[in-house]
This record gives sequence, C-alpha cells and structure tokens, in this order.
Amino acid sequence: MTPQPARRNERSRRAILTAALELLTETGYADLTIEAIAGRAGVGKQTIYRWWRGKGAVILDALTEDLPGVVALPDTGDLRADLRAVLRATVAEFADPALSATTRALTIETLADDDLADQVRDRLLRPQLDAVRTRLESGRAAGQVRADAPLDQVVELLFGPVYHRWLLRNGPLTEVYADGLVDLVLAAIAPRGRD
Amino acid sequence: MTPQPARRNERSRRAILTAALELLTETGYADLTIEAIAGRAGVGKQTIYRWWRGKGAVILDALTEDLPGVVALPDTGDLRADLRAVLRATVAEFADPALSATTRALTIETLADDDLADQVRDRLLRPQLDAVRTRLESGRAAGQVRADAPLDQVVELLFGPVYHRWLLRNGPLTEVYADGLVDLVLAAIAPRGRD
DNA sequence: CCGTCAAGACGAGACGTTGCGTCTCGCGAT
DNA sequence: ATCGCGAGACGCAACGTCTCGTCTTGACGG
Repeated sequence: MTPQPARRNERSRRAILTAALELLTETGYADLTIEAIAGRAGVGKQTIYRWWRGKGAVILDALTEDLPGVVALPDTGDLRADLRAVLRATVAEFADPALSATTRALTIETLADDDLADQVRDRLLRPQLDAVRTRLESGRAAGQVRADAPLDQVVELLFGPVYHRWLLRNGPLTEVYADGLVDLVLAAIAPRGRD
Repeated sequence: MTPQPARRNERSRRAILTAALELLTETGYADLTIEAIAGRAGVGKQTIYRWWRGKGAVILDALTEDLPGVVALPDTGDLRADLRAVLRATVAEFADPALSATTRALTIETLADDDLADQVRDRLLRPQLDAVRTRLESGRAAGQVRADAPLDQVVELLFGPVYHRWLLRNGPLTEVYADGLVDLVLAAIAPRGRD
C-alpha cells in the first residue's frame, strides 16, 4: 500500500523536481499541471502521485533541494550592515522573475492546503526567520538592541513589509527600499534615546 | 457584442454576489466554481461570464459592495489609541474564519491574475492604507511623529507583519499582538529621544 | 558466489469525472 | 425588434485512479 522508499528511483525523483522548476519559470503557474510535469520528466503520472500529495509538495521539495534556501546571514558586529545584507537579498529574491514565479506558485498552493502551509513555514521560512532572530539576540547582547524588544515580532517587522509590498505590488522592491526598512526597524528597537 | 449595462438585471447581479460569498464561507474556496455560483444564484453561467472576467472579479465586487470595506479610522488626537483601533480591527478581520476565507480566495486569484491584483490593490487596500497615512500625517503635524519619517513605508510597517503572520500562520492574531505591533512602530517613528 | 524469483516501482496511457468557457435555444422585458 | 435572461448541451483540459507489461532490486538456495 504505502510505497517503500528504499526502492525509489532516484533518477525519476530528480527529473520530476527539475521539470517542475523549469516549467514554472518557462510557462508560469497557470500552465503547471501534473501531466505537464510528468511529460517533461519522462515519467508516469502515478510516479508523482505515489510520492507527493500534489503540485505544491513537489514545488516545496524542489525548492528545499535545489535552491540555497536560507539566505546566509553574516555576523560582522555591525548589526545594521548585516540586516541590510539579508534584507537586500530577500528583496532581490522577490524581484527576480524566476524565483518570484516559484514563490507565487507555492503561496497559492499554501493558501489552499493547510498541511502544505505548515510544511512551507517550518522547512522554508522558519530557518530564515530564526537565523535573523539569532542575529538580533547577538546584537542585543552587544547593547545595540533595547533589552525588552520582542525579537519574534521584530523579525516579522523586517520581513512582513517585504511580503506585503510583493503581494500587493505596492511599490518597487529595491535595495534603497530594503535599506530604509532596516533603518526604520532599527529605530524601533534602538536602546533608549539613541539612534 | 459588449453588453449594455442599462439592460442589466439587478436581481441577478445581487444573487450572484451573495451566492459567491455564501459558498465561500460555507464550503470554502476549493469548492467555489462558477457553476456552483450560478446554481446557487439561480442564474445561467453566461450571465456571470457576460459581466465578470472570472471568480476573482466576482469576489472583489462582492467584497467592495457587501462589506464595510475600509475600517473606519478615528482621529481622537491620541495617535497610539487610533492606530491600535485600526490594527485591532484588521487583526480581527484576519482572525475571523468567514472573512479570512474570502481574503484567502481573493489572494489566490490575485496571485494568478495581474489585472485583478491591480484592482484589488486600488479599490480595496489603497483606501485603507491612505486613511492610515493621513492619520500619520496629522500625528506628524501634532509633533507625535518624527518629521522625516517615510510615512508610506510606515504604513506598510503596520500592515505588513499582519499579512505576514496570517499568510505564514506564524502566530496568533490577537489584540495583544496588534497593540505590541503599534508600540513597535511608534517607537520607530517617535521624535528624537522620546518614547 | 551467483542464479533465480517474487515484490514492487516504473513508463505509458486509458478511464470516468469535474469544471471550464462557449454556444445555442426559447422566453420575457424594454 | 432587440437583447439580456435561465437553462443546459458541447468540446476541451486536467484531475486522480486504474491497469497494463517491463525493469529493478533484494532475499534465498544451490
């Protein structure tokens, strides 16, 4: 009944994941069907349904496997510079048509499938958010962040507006924007009376 | 070829909009089809296709017509209290299952249709964002907001994290959360050396 | 070791189902 | 007389399940 992972064909698995990403960037989400993925990968439909719950799960696996995933987060001691680096990278990711297409597809699937939403959050987003949170903690230890700042909310304060602007197409996603956002957030959590 | 709005049947129009909202809250987005809407509304499919481009356009019209739309924004002179009121209302909207279902559906359609995305932004979101921006300007005039604060970004700083948390299911959407968010943002834009 | 053999994953694609978007009817209202 | 209307038939596309025959793999016996 349930398939045995030991007997899984690695070649087919890879072909399916890359076919999904290729189709997504070439023809967009509207034309991304299971049958198209199977055709491009040279694979039977059943082979996809045997190992994945649907398009969304395939995309998620493809992303976690083929892409860097977490934007690397440096700790140079300069909190502002480090946050600018990560925000600039995030903004660039959303501005890039190819990456944006996969994000868009995954977001749609996520909105229609609660289980998938949990997996995307835990496997794709949480690591990134936690990394930033860790950097903020180190900044707090260095006295660059107010001691009582709610760091989880601060992380959302950094990324939330980027998602918001991307989702609503409410303005350009540029480095200038990213830098300004970091400045605003740092002002919110600066120690008393400092900038 | 193009239909004549003058001869449009108002009864059918209303039936379609309410049917769409009812189905959305009763059975969810996955089961929301044009045929289901037509059936529930007692209307031919062609009557829907004659006046709307698809599901998304119907939902948008239903929302702009049937719902309060813009959360009223008071100006009591107390900026913190006013922002808390509007953020609490927004958070409550996203936490409500029925309203959240329509927002989810519209977001999905929006991600797959650029024209619809522009309309949703301009007709549904912009008025709300502009209202908050206006309130911030009045607060700035009253000396409660730093003079050089980029108000458009500040508005996104308020709403972005709410969307982010809703989209990622990254935590509870409560009044406590809304209040904390307002405090953080106010700290970011407070005049020099004040809280 | 190595040959045999059953289990099961594989590519291919047929199948019934569903919803799509278009169309063609009379009907009725303007 | 025009044209939007309810109703629903139509062909199409993709769904998810299924059934083939083939190929791979791992276990067992000589």
